[in-house]
Amino acid sequence: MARPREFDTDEALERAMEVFWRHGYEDASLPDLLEGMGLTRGSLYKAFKDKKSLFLMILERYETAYVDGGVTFLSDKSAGDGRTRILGMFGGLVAAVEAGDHRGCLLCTAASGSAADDADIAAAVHRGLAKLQEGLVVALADVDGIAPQDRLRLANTLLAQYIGLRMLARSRLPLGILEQSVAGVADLLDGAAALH
Amino acid sequence: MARPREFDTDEALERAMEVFWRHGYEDASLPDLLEGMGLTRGSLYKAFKDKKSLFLMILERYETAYVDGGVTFLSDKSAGDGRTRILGMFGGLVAAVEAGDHRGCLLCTAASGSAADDADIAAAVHRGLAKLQEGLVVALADVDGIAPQDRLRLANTLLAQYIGLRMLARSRLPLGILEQSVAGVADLLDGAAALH
DNA sequence: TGGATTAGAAACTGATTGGTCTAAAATTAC
DNA sequence: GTAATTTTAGACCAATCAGTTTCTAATCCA
Repeated sequence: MARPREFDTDEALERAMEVFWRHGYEDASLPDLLEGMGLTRGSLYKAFKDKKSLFLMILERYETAYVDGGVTFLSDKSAGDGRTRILGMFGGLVAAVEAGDHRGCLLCTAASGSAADDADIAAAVHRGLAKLQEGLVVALADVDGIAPQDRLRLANTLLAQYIGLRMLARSRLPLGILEQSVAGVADLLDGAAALH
Repeated sequence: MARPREFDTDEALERAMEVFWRHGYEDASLPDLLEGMGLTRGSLYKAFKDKKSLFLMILERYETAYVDGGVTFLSDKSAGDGRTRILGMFGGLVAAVEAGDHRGCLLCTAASGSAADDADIAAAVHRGLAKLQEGLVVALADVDGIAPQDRLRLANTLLAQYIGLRMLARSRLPLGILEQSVAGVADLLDGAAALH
């Protein structure tokens, strides 16, 4: 029939995710992607249609690999109580930065750029962040002293905190915020529990 | 001697700020700026050197008008105690969004884009956010029940919260976070106070 | 009025953008 | 071997980017 594809689609997507993660949607140029993925223009357009379609695939991939992974961790009772899990999530975020990872959050970066003006991209980003929000609610249900009606509000506060921190991680601004962020989140959780 | 400038420099800068505020640094094209400022290429380059120099002036202007204004409010004892002032700041942010202002924070947007890779821009952004951080510390000094050694950590948490919320304001994602954010910040402050 | 200087409009540069297309070589199934 | 399809590489496209230059017309001071 035909000559088979020489490159592995899955691996190409993985590499494309890395490029988009580092540069964001608009700042990732075609040459950036081609070099990162190790293929030529023709191959990319045949296999993935165009840049936006590729990015939507990447968003889906990121969601599956990282968002769902995070939500699973937040919901995993064997990883400790809700407080431990939430602090673990923020701790992991800080650890990544301290290990030199300044990519931040692919979803947050997409949400902050003009890519968010695109309805399809915005929908995908929204889906991912809503998942995270729900994961936080689940974890909060497993924190002592948090009233059920307070969970959503607290989850929202934590999600805003998460977004702010991941933007700071990307910016490399030496504000010393990330270093203290886990303690700050602990303040929030313990304080909310202490209020009742 | 010579023909005088027809446009008002200050007004042109004000309009340029509006353009950069809405689009961010890289996404504000020269045509965008020229149209928004109401002048031609030649005039812009003669009066403001180039795009980056113009943006640096705008950052300074934003800092003076908005950051310093915010810090003044946070420090103003006649505006109530520290808790009231901090909640007022976050409340103002939510009110702006509900009034249709989705520009977010010029500094935060600059920090999140690739403009942050430029050392001069990064320095200006850092200066502004550090001011805000310090303003929060001052306000926290005027909140009952907050220990002095906890102020910086709390200020950092609040600043991350601020950044996250302003990015969300820009994204227009219907996550329902902004609406509850003032209550979330109150949780944080009251909880921290309740812990001692 | 005349020389100096500026504004304004538009043409233009060179680089880069995302995207298309062609052509030759390679690999497969039949 | 032939037909089908994919690979590579590169030329090519129109649009856009920031930035420069050129020319004319306006305005100022002396």
